[in-house]
Order: sequence, then C-alpha cells, then structure tokens
Amino acid sequence: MKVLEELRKQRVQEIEELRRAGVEPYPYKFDKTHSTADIKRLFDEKLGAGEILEEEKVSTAGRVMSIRDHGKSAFFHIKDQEGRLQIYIRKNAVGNEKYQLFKKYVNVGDIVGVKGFPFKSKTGELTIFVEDFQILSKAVRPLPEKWHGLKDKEIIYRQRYVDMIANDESLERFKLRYKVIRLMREFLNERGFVEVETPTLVYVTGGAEARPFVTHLNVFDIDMYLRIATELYLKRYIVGGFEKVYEIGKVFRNEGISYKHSPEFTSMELYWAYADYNDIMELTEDLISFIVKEIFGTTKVIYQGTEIDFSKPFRRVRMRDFILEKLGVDIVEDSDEKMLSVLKKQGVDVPIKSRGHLINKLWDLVEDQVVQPTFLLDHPVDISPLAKRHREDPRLTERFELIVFGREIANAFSELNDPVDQYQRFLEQVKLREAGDEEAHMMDKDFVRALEYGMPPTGGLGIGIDRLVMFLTDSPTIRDVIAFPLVNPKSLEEEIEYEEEVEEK
RNA sequence: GGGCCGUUAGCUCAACUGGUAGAGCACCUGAUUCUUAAUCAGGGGGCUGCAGGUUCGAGUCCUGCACGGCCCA
Repeated sequence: MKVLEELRKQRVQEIEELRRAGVEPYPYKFDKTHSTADIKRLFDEKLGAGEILEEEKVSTAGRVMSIRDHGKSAFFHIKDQEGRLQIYIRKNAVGNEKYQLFKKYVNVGDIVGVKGFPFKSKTGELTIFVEDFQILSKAVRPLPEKWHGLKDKEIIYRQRYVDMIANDESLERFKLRYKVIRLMREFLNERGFVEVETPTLVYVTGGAEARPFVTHLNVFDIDMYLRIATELYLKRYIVGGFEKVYEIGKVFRNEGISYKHSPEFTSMELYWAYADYNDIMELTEDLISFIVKEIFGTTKVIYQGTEIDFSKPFRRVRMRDFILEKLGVDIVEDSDEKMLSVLKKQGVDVPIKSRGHLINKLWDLVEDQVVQPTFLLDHPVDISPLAKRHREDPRLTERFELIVFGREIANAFSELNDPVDQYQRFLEQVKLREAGDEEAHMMDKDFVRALEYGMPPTGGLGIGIDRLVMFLTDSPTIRDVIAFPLVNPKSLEEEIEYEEEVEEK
C-alpha cells in the first residue's frame, strides 16, 4: 500500500507543479477530429514504410499506453475507443518547452491530445508526427503491467474500468455486446416492431419462475417487487391494441450467481399479434442468424473450443421425445412415481415433488446433450403456465426454448389468451406457492382481467441477451459480458476506508 | 450452503523438505532523434489478506476469519 501511496503523492505534486507553470492538467475540451481507426482507414494503405504525408493534418487523442523515450524524441502509443496508434514526438518539432512538458510530466496512463500528420516508420507502422500536443488528463494511479495486462479476477470484476484500459479484448467484448443489442433493434424496427417500456417496480411478479427482489413503496406503504420478466405487461400492450412490441431491459431474479446466472440481467421480449409459435420460431432463426452474420460474416462461431453453427433452420426436437429417448421416461404418459424413480436412480434430489418440478429435473439431466442451436418443443402444461395448449394435445403447450450448448437462450410460446384457462393456471401456481415453492407465479388478477377484454392470438419470445453475447464473445461466464457485475461489497468498503485515511493525512 | 484451490511490491510472477523476501514491468535520476515488451547505467519501494497457534526460527506447518476462483446444490 505504501508504494501506491507514494506514487499517488508524487503525481498529485506534479499536478500542482503543472498548475504553477500555467499548464492545466485537466482542461475542458479538445478538438478531436480523427479517431485512431479513422487515421488507420485514411492513411494506412496510402503510405509505404518511411513515407510521410506532411500536408494531412489530424488531431487525435487517447490514453498513453507505453512510452519509448529516446532523449530528444520519443515514441508512444495511445489507445482510444477504436484501438491503438503510435505517436512520434520530437524536440525540434514541438519546441523545447512542449518537449520538456512531455518528457517530465507525461506518464503511461495519462490522456493526451496530439496534432500532427501521418507517416510510416522504417518498420512500417503508421504513426502520427506531433506538431503540437496537450495533456488532457493526468492519471494519479499507475496502470497494470503493460505486457501481461490485468489478470486478477477480483480487480477485473470490481474495477472493470481498469480491465477495459489494460485488456483491449475486454473493451472489444463490450463493444460487441452493444453491437448485438443495436443489431437486434435494427432487425426488429425493420420488421415493424415498436420498442416500448414496462414497469420495473411491480405489485405482483410473473412471467418467469423466480424469486423476486422486494422493496418498499413509501407513498402507499406497500411492499413491491422488481420485475422478474417483462412478459405480462408487454401482453397488456397487445390487449391495448399494439400488434408488434418489444422491450430490451433489465430483469431481476433474487437467486444464486453462477457462470450462467446473474441476479440482474438483460432480456429482450417481443410479442406479435396474430402470430403463433411457428412464426416466432422462424423469426428467432432469422434474428439470431442475422446478428451472427452481421458481426462475423459467417454463421459459425467457436465457443470454448466447439464450433457452433447458427445457420437456419435450427434443429427441432420435442421435449417429450428427447427425454424419452435419453432417459426412457415419458413426461406426458408416465406417472409421477415413475419419473421420481428415474430421478432417484440418477441421484437427483427433488425438494418439491410437483409434476412440473419432476419434469424440469429430468430435463436438467439431459440438457447438456444439446449442443448445436436446437428448438426444444411442446413443453407440458405443468411447466408452462403462460403458454397456450397445444392444438393437437391439450396436455402440452405450444412452446419452444432455444437451447445452445446446454443452455437456454430463448423461450417462446403461442401465448395463452383464454382468460378462464389463464385463471386456472394461476390457481395451480398459487397452490405450488402455498406448498412452499417460492418461484411459482403469483396470482395476477389484473392480467387476467386484461385477457378478459380479449387479446388476439399472439406469439411471444424472450431472449437472454447476456447468454447470447457469451456465445458471440467466447465468454465462459456471464460475468464476463456484464460490465459491472454484482460483487460482494465487503472488501470494497475496506478499500474506501483506506482512501479516506489517505485523504486525511 | 458443501468440497477443492488461491491471496507475496501498483501490476505479472518467483522464493526446495521451515533458515536474512526476489525478478520483470511501472516509478525516480542520468544517457539516447525511427523505437515498438526499445536499450544502457543507477535508485527507492514489502505488516507475505487478517487473527491466533506450533517452533530457537513461519511467506512456507496448524486453526479460525475475510475475499476471490472452480466444481456441486
């Protein structure tokens, strides 16, 4: 700690020195005309090694990532949102005063602005020859090691900004995440879907099986919940007359953290009036293959060493058939006792012995066997309280989940729009709740009332954006695609206390 | 919640069966006008996560706690 403390004091002292010399280390604005990518795009092909383009003036800025000082000149690299670029500063070009300013006061980690022209070094690297430069922000803390980057997972997750500075692939990963979201919007807007919003604070939760976060609303003195899904409000839009809606937003589930679960994550849900789950299936294939192709130029990605092909059509397999094939048990015809005995043989403990839980546990046993993008079809009614009964078998529903690498990426149904059936399904859920299943649905009477006014036949879809992005960025855990994941705040508090002690000294 | 592994300088990592805690990067001083993990010479920097215990002696062995990672629930 002492080392860091001394280094920070040294930097703070330098900042005071700069101010005394009339140099503001935190100026207000810099006129950045070119990003590092602009410069590469404009000049990389035009220049051969050793060539210069003195009349092409550019102004760029970024964080200093490395410095190679040669006495009366120096090379350094800056990093901006688009990448890294080499800069060359020479005493006889910027004048003694500016050069001394650079040499004495610019460190790795500082943010600087440079004006000059492009050239290519002897070794062929595109470089900016500095005619003028300015400190834009002095860093007080040192950067992690330039060669090995930042590896400490704790710092990576707790101080993502440091991770993004030190590890270029981290910044790129989040850029890709937001490109996925942008492409998703483009695709849906293009097809006439309207982006809408629904409440985050809700009186009753629904739309998923999950324990909610509880909070308190002072004005009515009632407990409220953070939404666990956007489904039930989006369907109210359909009742109200919207025909194609979607929402991209955070949902909250008060459950464990794992490589594929985060208590706070981002979903995209859409609802399409007059469509059924077959239409939604096609839409899902189109949407995902479009995104993958736009990003990579191909539908194939490598995830953790396995090639995954997102080209359409995706494989379709009935949940009933798949479990029957793998485990020899029929989740529609066989008794609860039969299913329980299969589970026991596999050493699976079932705390709540409802038929729905038994089916879910059976699926858990075999889900890993689905690797390539697959639509798992026609789930039993017991595990699908919001889906319409299958037109060919009322014990099943018209539902699919998109499974990739054993993970659920999307969930969709022909939406249940029969208010009487929906009410009965809620009653079943309430029974489970009373039996101790905290993840079962709550009775949502207003939602039933909405259905009583009439909802057109509707297809709906939910996609877990974080999980999708994991596949596209080859991320082993969901925390890698959430910029600021949930961390235990305890040690963070200690760090802040230490900071306060320093300030007092 | 359970099991296993980890925590050493700002960062990345060493330190044999217990015997004076080291290197590289970063930082400071000096040299250096095409370097790119620049180079060369010199310098400062450690409550070995925290608290106990065993021992002549603990980074190293034992116990507890904190935080993290992986696996399981």
